[in-house]
Amino acid sequence: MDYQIISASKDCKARAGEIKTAHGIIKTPIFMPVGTVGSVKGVGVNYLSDDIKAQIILGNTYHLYLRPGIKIIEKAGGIQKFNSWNKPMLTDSGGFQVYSLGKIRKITENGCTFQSHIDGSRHEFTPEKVIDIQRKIGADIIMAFDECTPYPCGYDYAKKSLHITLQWLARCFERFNNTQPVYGYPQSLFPIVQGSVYEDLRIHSCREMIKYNADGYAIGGLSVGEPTQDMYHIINICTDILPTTKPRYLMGVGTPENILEGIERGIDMFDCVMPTRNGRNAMLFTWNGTLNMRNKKWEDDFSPIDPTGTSFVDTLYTKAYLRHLFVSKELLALEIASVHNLAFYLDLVTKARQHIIDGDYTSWKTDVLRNITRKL
RNA sequence: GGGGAAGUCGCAUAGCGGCAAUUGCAACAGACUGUAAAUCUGUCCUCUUCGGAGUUCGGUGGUUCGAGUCCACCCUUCCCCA
Repeated sequence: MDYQIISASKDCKARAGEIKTAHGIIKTPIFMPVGTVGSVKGVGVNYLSDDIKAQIILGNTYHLYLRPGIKIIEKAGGIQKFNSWNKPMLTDSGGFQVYSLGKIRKITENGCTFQSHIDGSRHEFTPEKVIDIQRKIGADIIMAFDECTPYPCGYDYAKKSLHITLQWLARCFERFNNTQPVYGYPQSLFPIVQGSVYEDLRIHSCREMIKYNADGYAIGGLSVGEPTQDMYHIINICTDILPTTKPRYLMGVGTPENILEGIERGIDMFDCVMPTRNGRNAMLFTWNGTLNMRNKKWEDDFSPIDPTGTSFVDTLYTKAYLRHLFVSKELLALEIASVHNLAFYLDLVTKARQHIIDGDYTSWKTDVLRNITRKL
């Protein structure tokens, strides 16, 4: 994997770049739609590539391991053969499930045991196993196994958890460096910075991670409920230390506002369930603000869903019709909203990139934020 | 004409002497950040300074400290037999 900076802002840490992977080039900053089980919920790969213009999507190690199971993915010839998305992919390690499945998992010295949320069966994830699985899934970018700490998180726990994450990281790289890709194209392993909201832990975490000279670095454990300003502060601390020559990935973030603020602080890659999940729950993101499509006020509004949107759904369908679909619980509503939101997110980062190149990112961002944070 | 059943907050339901009254749907609003989420939460008779206050269970009377619940009559539906 290769990363090149095309253009860097003079008045902030934003940069426009290109990541070259075996499955294609990713222009950064980028938003990566989340496709947990190998599918971006409600959105076909044709829409993803042609309409939304997604460049890379996510998969999840834990979910794919449970279902369909790694054997099936291996038999298919890797995840991109399996899901017919023959563009770059990234798999998360299951570290987020250590957090989100907190009630049905247990962290051990060796790794983490989970009780399957599907059938209750017990499974153990170790750093080695997570690397082996991600080798077999075959994403271009794979993630280190970490613990995403909750918020609030006491200092002592955050420190202890970071210690475990760092130990796991060493084991991940050990395994990664001693194994080969299964499908003939290279994979990159990204470490994940942890340390909750504590400056010294984050600094320590970054310094330990850069020793591995990874192809890219992720910042995890944010947007889990901490005040937004704390998140921005921690991002700043991390991007001051992480090498500028490598892509930085802010995991699980976020709102359009979070993304623009993240870009300003030197983040290149984002992923978040928000555009798809909130879309399925009738919330639309637009350049003029957010709207709840279930609200009665759209009942007889026959204007386009989003006249400024880039997706075909934006001008093809009206607000009144989309509201009708949501109220009627029609599946098409979920598809339209997901496609629209993802197209907006990709449009957002595409425009951000252009303004970084044009050299007016911060002023553009300030203007944009005034509008997109409104509630319509 | 004879016999039977039933009327509860938009609809459907629960209720069997202590009830502003169950549940579901509908309606209306809100939440959602590396997806256990096409999910979840709240409101849903009226007014409210959110402490409460005022009117309710087809109608009118009655029994009772107290009635959606018991009694009488009336009104209205539905079913069965002619």
